[in-house]
Amino acid sequence: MNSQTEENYIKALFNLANEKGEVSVNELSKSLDIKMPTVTSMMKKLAAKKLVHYESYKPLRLTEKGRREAGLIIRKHRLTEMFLVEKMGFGWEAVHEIAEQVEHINSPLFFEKMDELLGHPKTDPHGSPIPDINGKIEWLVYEKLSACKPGDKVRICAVLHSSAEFLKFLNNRDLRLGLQLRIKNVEAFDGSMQVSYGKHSVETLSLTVCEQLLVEKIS
Amino acid sequence: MNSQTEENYIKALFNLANEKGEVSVNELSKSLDIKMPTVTSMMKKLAAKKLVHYESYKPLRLTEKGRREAGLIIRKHRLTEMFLVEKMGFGWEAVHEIAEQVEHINSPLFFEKMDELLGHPKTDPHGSPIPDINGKIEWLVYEKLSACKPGDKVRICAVLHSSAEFLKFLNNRDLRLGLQLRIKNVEAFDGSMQVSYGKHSVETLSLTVCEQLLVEKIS
DNA sequence: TTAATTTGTTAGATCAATCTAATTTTATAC
DNA sequence: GTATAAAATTAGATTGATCTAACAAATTAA
Ligand SMILES: [Mn+2]
Ligand SMILES: [Mn+2]
Ligand SMILES: [Mn+2]
Ligand SMILES: [Mn+2]
Repeated sequence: MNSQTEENYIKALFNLANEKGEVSVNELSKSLDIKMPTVTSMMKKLAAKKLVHYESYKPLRLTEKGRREAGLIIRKHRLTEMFLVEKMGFGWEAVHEIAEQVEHINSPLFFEKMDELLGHPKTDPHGSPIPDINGKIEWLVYEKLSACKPGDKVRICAVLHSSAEFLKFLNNRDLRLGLQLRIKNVEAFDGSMQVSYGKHSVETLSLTVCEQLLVEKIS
Repeated sequence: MNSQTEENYIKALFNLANEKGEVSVNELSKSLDIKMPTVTSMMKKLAAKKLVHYESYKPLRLTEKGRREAGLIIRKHRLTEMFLVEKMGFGWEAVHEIAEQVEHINSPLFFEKMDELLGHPKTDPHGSPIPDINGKIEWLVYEKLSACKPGDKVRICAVLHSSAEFLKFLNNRDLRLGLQLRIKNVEAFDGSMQVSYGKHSVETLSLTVCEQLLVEKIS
């Protein structure tokens, strides 16, 4: 069994690898807010457990086993978030912190029951894919709203990062997953967009916001 | 904040104090399966945090603050067990192990949501009282089935200890909380009882079993 | 009431997870 | 291509939670 601490390292490494390719000790250190020497020594320990490939001064890589373990933790995290939203009535902005703790619970039955009660969901409340029982993730390819053009009609499918502040910002504007947007205009100057949706006939979204919203075009 | 380890000591101390009055280092040590010197040093730490009264060679006692903390952990434990049974479909024999982990989650909202969804239950699936939001327990006074006499009609209200084996034994005989029993006979020789209930016209229960079942008489 | 047993404490070691300070290696800038 | 800066490692200390061995106090038995 891996400790809660080890699990958090593995998960952070997995997430960084997926968004940036190679992962340096420095990046992992910043991401976990743990000093570099501590990270180095943990990497050696995880290497001894065959969860990471570690060589001095080389980028960090998870082994196949490491990726599987990471996937299983992320599965527990995302099932929990979905359960909290769908079965317990939490808002999508409130679930990450709780899931960060619940993901470490050791009880396959507990999470399989969640999965079953939820009807085997494919994504979490933020649109991120839920890994399967073997820790495998089926990556969904969406584009950023910021990459779309005036006249496009799109559906919001996921948020790139899910900080409570950002999600509350979206709540305040009735922006949520599944919503259809029409892009009316893109400001060349700062990349901000005018969009319309639901009862909102014109709403301006900054480039920062548009880069965090993942969408798919609809015919 | 108290660590998970500290929480487990406080809870064990609380439970032992309630069933045996005074608690010795030796008993706490056995109950937690942790060696006595470790327990002694943890007691000193908890004393520094004003959670236990500690004096060398004297029995261990929780402070008022310690009892409150213990009550709050037990509240989380029992709400979790109730939630697992009522909202997730687990059997009463399967929930203790999971609750043992979930009780350490730090999220008042999470547990208040459980409480609300459950309609503010007064007891857990084993009939034990759920402490209130201040950690206070309202003790219910039941008698042991073993203290009843032939002719008595009683209702099963709680089980004294809830090991999975004992609960599965009860499952196998359709014995569950709320069930009404009629005592047909008590064997003077070994204290075993013949009882009838539901579709079971005669079932024999050993003294050991009768001492674990808490009942109330019905008119 | 002394001796034996049980209970509890002290001392000192180990392991996990963290840190700071010093050093080394790699990358970047001039 | 050296000098400077950034990144990574090594060394050594700290804290929490545990252990064993040795010793001391309290209880029980003879
Ligand atoms: Mn999350
Ligand atoms: Mn976590
Ligand atoms: Mn329990
Ligand atoms: Mn516990």
